[in-house]
Amino acid sequence: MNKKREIQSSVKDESLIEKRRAQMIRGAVTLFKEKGFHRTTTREIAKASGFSIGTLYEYIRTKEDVLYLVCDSIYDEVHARLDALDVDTGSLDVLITAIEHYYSLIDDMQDEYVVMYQESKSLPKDALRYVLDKEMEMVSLFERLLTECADSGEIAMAPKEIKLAANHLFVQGQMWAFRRWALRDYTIQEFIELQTKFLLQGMAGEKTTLRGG
Amino acid sequence: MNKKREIQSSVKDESLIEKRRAQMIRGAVTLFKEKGFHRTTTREIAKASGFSIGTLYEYIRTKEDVLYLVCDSIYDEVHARLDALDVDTGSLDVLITAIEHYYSLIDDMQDEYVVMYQESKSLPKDALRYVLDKEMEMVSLFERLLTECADSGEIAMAPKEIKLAANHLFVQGQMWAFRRWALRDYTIQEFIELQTKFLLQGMAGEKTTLRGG
Amino acid sequence: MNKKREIQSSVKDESLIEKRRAQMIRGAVTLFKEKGFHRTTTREIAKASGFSIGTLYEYIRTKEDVLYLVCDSIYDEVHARLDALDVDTGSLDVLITAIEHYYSLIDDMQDEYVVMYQESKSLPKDALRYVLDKEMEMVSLFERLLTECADSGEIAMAPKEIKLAANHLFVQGQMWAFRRWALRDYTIQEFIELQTKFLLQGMAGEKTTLRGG
Amino acid sequence: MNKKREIQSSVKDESLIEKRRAQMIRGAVTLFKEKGFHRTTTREIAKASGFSIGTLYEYIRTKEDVLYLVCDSIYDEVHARLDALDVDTGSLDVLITAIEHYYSLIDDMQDEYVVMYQESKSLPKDALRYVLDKEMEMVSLFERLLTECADSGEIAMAPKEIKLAANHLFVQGQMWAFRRWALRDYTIQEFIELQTKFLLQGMAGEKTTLRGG
DNA sequence: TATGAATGAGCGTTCATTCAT
DNA sequence: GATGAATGAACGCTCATTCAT
Repeated sequence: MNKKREIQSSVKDESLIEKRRAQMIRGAVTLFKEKGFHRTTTREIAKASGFSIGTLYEYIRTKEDVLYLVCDSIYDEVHARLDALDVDTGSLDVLITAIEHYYSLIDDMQDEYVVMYQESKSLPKDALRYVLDKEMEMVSLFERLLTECADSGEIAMAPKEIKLAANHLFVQGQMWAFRRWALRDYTIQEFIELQTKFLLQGMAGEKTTLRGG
Repeated sequence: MNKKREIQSSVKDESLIEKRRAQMIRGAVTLFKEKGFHRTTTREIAKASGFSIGTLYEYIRTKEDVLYLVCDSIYDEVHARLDALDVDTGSLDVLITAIEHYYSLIDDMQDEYVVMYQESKSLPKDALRYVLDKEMEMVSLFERLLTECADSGEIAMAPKEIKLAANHLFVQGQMWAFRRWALRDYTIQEFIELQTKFLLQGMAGEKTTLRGG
Repeated sequence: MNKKREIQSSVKDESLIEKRRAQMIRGAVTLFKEKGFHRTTTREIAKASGFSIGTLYEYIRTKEDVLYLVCDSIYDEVHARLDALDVDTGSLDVLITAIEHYYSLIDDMQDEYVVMYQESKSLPKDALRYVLDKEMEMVSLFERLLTECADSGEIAMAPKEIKLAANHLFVQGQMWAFRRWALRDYTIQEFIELQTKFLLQGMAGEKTTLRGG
Repeated sequence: MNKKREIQSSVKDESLIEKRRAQMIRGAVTLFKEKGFHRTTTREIAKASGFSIGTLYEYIRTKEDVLYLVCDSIYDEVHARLDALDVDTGSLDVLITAIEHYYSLIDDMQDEYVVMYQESKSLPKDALRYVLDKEMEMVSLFERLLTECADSGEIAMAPKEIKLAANHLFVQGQMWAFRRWALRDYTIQEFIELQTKFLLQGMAGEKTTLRGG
């Protein structure tokens, strides 16, 4: 797995770094959400963070570092909340719970989530790779749970269906964050229920062999 | 429905405008795909279009106009191809065909599609609304087809399920354009088949009243 | 010999480039002389050149390019004026004339000369090498003339003395430019005469073998 | 003579001031040599000196103070070594010894010497004057020795020749420090011998009256 | 109609200096 | 006395846009 990138800071006090970066992330997310990464200036980020432009640059080296920090902090949160789940042995129940937790999490962090996926393309190459890796981890988790359900006979899906379904689940999460305006009639609970229902019904059929198998 | 926005041009000859703008769109899509809207300069667009920066500004007023032109031309193409379908009376067959056409179309215009959804947030307010309207039209088409199937009893779905499913179909299209790297094992044919299968199976159950209603 | 470095310009009209760069050089020399390269801002250079900061950057890529242009133009001038001399066959007369021309030239271009040698250390690596090469050419010219005089018996100097004397002549030129304030009692004519006299008398002795030869 | 400038310090303990400034000078010379005054940051100076940026500013008021301290310490050293000479009554022997000592000293302190003459132009006005005064003292010393030799009949030089020769000797010292790369074939001993020889031969002729005297 | 030189507001970033601890 | 986090003026440079030719 890709290692977390160290963002250089000329400040030595680690706990201060953490505190200031938390301020930065909070400020930056709001701005990035509102006007995007490119239209947000470093001065605005500094101001929204509650300190001066000089201080901002004591904690990062480039503007892109801020974006990376935002993306990384989201994944830290995602992992923290998903690790709380006991996900070691996959079963239908576990899968359903995982979906529920995942979509709830996205609901809680909507802004951050949108920023991450809308702006991460502006990350420098290696930072982008790191973020993409994290995304793949997420998809893989769903894939693993589905596979284990299939292995235990709880669901009937071919491997290729599983992979697609895993991507499915992931992308529907993005949908909840990105297209809230189109889904404003739904509560997160309804959304979760319907997604789960679709998935389970979608899996109900016999395994498909593609091309009229 | 939102009216098409007029992009001002200081040139009179309509057919020339059309020709130059076509050049512009072709050049811009490549560049936007490669480096995004913000990292692409107007000079680069002019060069890729085969004329000078001065000429570029004879046919648009702002850089954002180029982006609007790109987005608009994509929708023109989408409509052209979807209108070829006889979609007046919805039925399961029509729905299935519509899905097929829609995903094939996205497959053909992958670059343009990605650009449109990745960069359209940079559009000025009213242009963005226009593009979003077009998107909603697309979703509405699926919604209408599904509703008509439900009305005729071909499928069993509650209105709220239909709406979500329509969004579903739309977003899965984006997935095919955006996440091709994660789906490189699938052909567009496989993708269409599996999506259709999931949808039909997902609809197989009885109508759900949310939250155990 | 090191090739002249091409300074990129986004302007195409060669004669315009030449004209604008001449303006730039004139403006920059004054400023560099007055406050040095580092204390001079690009905005000041633009203003002194008679155009805007944007225009400045149409004709160069970096601030260091300006310095290079200054240095290079000096050498062009030096060569133009020294090539006027018929210097093909060295003789005492030719040597004396060369010295005279060289010091006169420095006298005429005092400001430029000072700037070049005071600031050239701020040039990027390869540009610095180019300028240093030009300097060495100049020293080599003196070395050649002295050697030819020695070969023809007009002067009596060992090779090592010749080399040092060549550097001597070069450095005394710098002295005239740099230490004018200390030499304000002298006219350029006096300076030339005395330098020539010192040199000729200095060469009058027998060839020295170093260390009590 | 110009009085030594007091550099303010908020620290009281004089011996501590001396110690810290010695650290500063040592660190700064290395850095200035390597990258010049302007490209060296105060943070780097502090680090190279072995203390924090805050501490640096306890012993100076501005960055230029550091440069002044460097220049001043060099002259202290120069004077200390030249005062060891008994130079009260000038004679040819004393002159020759003075030259020898002076060039040897430059050879020993090459780095410092280069820094002083390359960067002193960045000194504030009054500090620059002080350093220039020190330089003039040096030239005057040679001038005095030459004059005394002329008075005693040991050499034949007109006053104007003497002044120029004094500058000559001074500038050749700079040459040894600045152009070592061009003189790498010579040892300091050879250099001293040749310079001395040139000078004495140059003085051998009859007194010149300028302009065809 | 087409060109491309000119413009300057505004960006990301640096760094000398201060001052609370 | 020593520290180093905080500050913000100022820098080099870019680029969307204009307009004379």
